[in-house]
Amino acid sequence: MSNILIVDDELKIREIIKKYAEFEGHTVTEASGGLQAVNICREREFDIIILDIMMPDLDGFSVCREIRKNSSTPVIMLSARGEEYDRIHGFEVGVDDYVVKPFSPKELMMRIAAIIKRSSKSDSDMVKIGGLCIDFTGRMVTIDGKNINMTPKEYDLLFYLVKNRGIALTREKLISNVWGYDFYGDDRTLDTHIKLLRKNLGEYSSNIVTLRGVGYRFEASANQT
Amino acid sequence: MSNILIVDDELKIREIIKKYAEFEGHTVTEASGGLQAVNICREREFDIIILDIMMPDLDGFSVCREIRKNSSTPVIMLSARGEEYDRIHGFEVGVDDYVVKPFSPKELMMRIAAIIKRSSKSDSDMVKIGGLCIDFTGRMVTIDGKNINMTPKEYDLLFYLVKNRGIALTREKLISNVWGYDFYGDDRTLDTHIKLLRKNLGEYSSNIVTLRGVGYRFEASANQT
DNA sequence: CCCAATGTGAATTTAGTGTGAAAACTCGAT
DNA sequence: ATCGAGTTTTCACACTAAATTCACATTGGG
Repeated sequence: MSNILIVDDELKIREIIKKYAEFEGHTVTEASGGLQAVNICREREFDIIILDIMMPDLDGFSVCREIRKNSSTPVIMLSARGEEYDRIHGFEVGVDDYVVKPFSPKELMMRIAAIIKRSSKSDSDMVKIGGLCIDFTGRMVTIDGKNINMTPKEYDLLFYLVKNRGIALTREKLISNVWGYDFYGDDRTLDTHIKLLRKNLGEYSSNIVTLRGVGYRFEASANQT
Repeated sequence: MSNILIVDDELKIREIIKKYAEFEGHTVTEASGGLQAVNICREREFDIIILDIMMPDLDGFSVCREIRKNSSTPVIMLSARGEEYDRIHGFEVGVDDYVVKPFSPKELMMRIAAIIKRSSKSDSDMVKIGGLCIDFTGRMVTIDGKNINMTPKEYDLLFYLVKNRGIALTREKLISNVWGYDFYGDDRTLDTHIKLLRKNLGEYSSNIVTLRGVGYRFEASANQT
């Protein structure tokens, strides 16, 4: 269902959360410390991050602040009882929710479900792949909330690729659907636009997979380079 | 953005809400008890009131009932876990929403935003984007309170753009909706009116985004130049 | 290693939009 | 009727972003 990152120095806590989360159908990645968490987040996107406050190397707030620099992934903080005051620090780093330890795993799962539900907007026609978001009604593309400037052809090409994500598309099919069946032009035109599109997609450029001798396929899932 | 009254006997809860709310741009007033809240409400109006149920002097329901005697300000109740029964009670006194403690600050903020949006929508037919305000009933446009003189066509065009803000509008769609389906005129007519409209919108001119090869889109959010 | 397929940068061409000025139209006041 | 201020439309042209081409580099499979 969702990709969850659990960050806690206590193995037992991680195991409990992992067990429950996997039971709910989520995919879990673990980090035993703050620094490790920051490094993992630089490499890949998660749908939700569960973050302990008290950790020996780097505390939860610092981790959250670091993550927020290039991602808006929801964060749930785990605080030990009595650390009430810490809640106040959360606002400036953009914490989404708190759960006080010792917590009920079921409650945590419910909060995860609530956050996932609210972050997946269903009011307009759009596709999200990690931090990449294609809004069809607005003809708009954003990466981690930042607007990406797309030329008409780039957008049309991306649109067709994404609409048929996970499916192998021949060059002929792409050309006739994006340019029109009557397009007669250079062979390199498609490559060039794929190139431009990849450049624009930045970290998501590798989601456009080249199928040698065939064409291209848009990878449906977020990439974990 | 809005004036919020927070009523809770716990200082920490008030502090958390205040921090988050001020971060969102709201102005916050605090009351540490029910009686104080009632007194403050007699003196001034708020856009929204966040009200704890359990308070030593006067409980949330009584406060709400008292406030409702001469105001229809939206109220969000904070209830402790397990106080399910109170929900039913709440509807009788005119509560707008509930948040169960311990709550997610972000969720509370979203509910505040939802209520503000809802109440501002119903009482007057207007759209605000930053300092730009389009009053449909009055057919009036203001920027930072200053009246903007609009020619009929300019207004009609802006009206259609704003009504469909966030949506990519083709030139054809714009033409047929603003001029009429049977308009047969120069290609440059639309551009010219977009030009005039942009000139009139001043700092908000960039909210009309050109979608090359397609048309235009009105950006829903305020721009930060 | 070879070769066909794909990637790339730069140059060129094309197409779409912005703009100013002038013409044409509207409509109320004289 | 006529005027005239304000408004709308047209048009020629400027501008520039975008599409395409092409020569050459790179890659990956047999």
